[in-house]
Amino acid sequence: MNDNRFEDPSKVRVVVGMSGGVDSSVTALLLKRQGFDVIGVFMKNWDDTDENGVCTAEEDAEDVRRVCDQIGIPYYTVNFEEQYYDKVFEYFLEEYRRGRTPNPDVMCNREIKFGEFLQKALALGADVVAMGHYARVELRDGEYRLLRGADPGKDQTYFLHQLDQAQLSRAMFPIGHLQKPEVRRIAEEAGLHTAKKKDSTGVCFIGERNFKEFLSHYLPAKPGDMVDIATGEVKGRHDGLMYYTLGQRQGLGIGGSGTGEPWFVADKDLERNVLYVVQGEGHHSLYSVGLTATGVNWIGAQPCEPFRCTAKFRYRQPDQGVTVTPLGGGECRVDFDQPQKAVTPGQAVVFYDGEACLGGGTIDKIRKLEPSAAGV
RNA sequence: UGGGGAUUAGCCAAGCGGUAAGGCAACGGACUUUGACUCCGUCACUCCUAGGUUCGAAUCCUAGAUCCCCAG
Repeated sequence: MNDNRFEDPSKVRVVVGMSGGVDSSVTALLLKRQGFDVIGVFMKNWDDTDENGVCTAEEDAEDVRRVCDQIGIPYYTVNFEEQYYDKVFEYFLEEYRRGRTPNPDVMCNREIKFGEFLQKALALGADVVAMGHYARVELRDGEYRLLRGADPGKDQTYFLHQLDQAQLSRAMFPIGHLQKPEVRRIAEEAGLHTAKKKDSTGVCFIGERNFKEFLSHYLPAKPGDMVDIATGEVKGRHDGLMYYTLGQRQGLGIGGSGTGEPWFVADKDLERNVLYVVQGEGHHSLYSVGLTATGVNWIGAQPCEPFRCTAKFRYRQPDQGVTVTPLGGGECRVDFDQPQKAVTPGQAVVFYDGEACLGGGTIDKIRKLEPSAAGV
């Protein structure tokens, strides 16, 4: 690994956040092999006993126990359910109440994994915490840099862009320089119990859910009209604005009319409780040319002048060329080189310079593409 | 209550005597540490109903039902 921060691993106590998956299992394994003083810790942050009485956290905790036994490291369980609810889930719900689409995992990393969890680990005598994220930390000229994971298909810096210097100085991502297949191979060769476990998806700690059904337990649904933004014609009814996100296609239930092309969510009007939809993936109302971000975090030096870089508006999106203009107060303006589809308020905009993640913020306002420039 | 046109899956819609295209929606899966997008797969033993002609009909004929248009 390329982490040159520690001269004598045996004197460094690392707490590994273990989820019960392959990535964190291999993370612990690699650290142990490198001679670090490793402790595995499983976080339980959500009571996930679902409708069927199935609790995957129980199984995950069991997997962590088995892996730690295999590797030969002690393991513990910590519970941040309350903190997770207060700092991540409340934010998550509030964003939906505002008609926006939050990214809970970005908040989870900042507030829980590298917040509560990190503090707890340090309090217990740890020097650093390690996670199974596909990302890299590099110390250069006295400044910590967050670099993309070496596997371009798995890079998770998008979710880590809110971390600051203090957090990065205490963070290790031991599998960040590996490709996913290599991680699996290492796990298999070591005979780790989690070697072939399927990757988990869905909101961190909450897991895969029927999203609509899940949200309905927490937020009141207010049905309303679904209107064609191009013609003003009412095309149907929506079940509640929070159930839809910009650019969404599935679940609209509109079919057969017009050109025969699919329909997408183009906009939301919270005041009038109207969901605007449009037909055809190329319609200009689905595109935007710029945005304003709030809560912007710069991992390195804070820029004062406009500059060019690349950005992502969603996870696993190819980088897009942009011009960033700092506005002060943690805000910035972003202008896109090319119109972008379905950039959504509440989601994160994350900036990159080559391999380095520069930071990012929350998309607050978007500037729509003008109709005259249609046909993209 | 005279004439003309229509009636194919939830919605649009091909088909014009040879044994039901396609699209949208929906559902399932893949992908994915957010929400989405995307991709793949499934989806009418039956063509408004009842008879008839034919080796064979959604396609032709007859009657009925419903809808639309033009005349009243």
